[in-house]
Amino acid sequence: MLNKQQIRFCLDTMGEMFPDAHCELNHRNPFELVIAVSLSAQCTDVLVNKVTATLFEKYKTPEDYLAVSLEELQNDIRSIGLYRNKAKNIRKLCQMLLEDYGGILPQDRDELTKFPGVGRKTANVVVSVAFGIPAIAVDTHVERVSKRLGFCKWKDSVLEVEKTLMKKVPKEEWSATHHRMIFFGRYHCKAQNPQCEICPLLEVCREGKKRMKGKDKIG
DNA sequence: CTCCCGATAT
DNA sequence: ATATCAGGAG
Repeated sequence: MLNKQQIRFCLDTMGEMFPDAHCELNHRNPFELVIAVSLSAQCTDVLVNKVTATLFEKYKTPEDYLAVSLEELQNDIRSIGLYRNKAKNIRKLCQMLLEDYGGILPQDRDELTKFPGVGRKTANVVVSVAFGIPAIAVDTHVERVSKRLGFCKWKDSVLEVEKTLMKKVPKEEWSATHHRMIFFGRYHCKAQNPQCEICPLLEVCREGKKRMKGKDKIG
């Protein structure tokens, strides 16, 4: 497990590697963001943006999503995958938004998780990106990076990873940290082919050093 | 834990 | 062919 100063070094370095880390899901308002993030489950941002480019022209309000059949909405998001659950969730979300929230998306993490298809991670993204509330959304990249570097234990749950990060990182840096770790995981510390050979964090990375040792025999 | 699921990279 | 992708619900 890395100490607080080692974690600080890692996060600062990630910031230098990806100074423009940001939310890569295209959206124009909080409503579009919560739709985009719920669509992004087990799917790449690139593909979500490809779909929402046309989706957000066709559907601009909660009423618009409720005006078509479930099959039509399924068809409009089919290429995303998991489209049956996602279409059903979006309809229910729109219905709840109109009936229980006056069409206004609540700016509270725990309130947002009451919507179907919106779990803790999605809610954290929405409050952080749309409303500027400090939060650390732990997605597949943040979890992988945290565990490889040794920010937390290998067996920690995503909630435990989030708690650890919140404890080790100042609150005003939560959102920036979250995006830095996503970019670091997505473009450098990748799931399949991590760039350990050119990684500036190799000296503190337990998993990276382990991987490098295994390659000594080859080359 | 399993299921949902198409697109893309490896 | 298989792994992975800004997960969530039952």
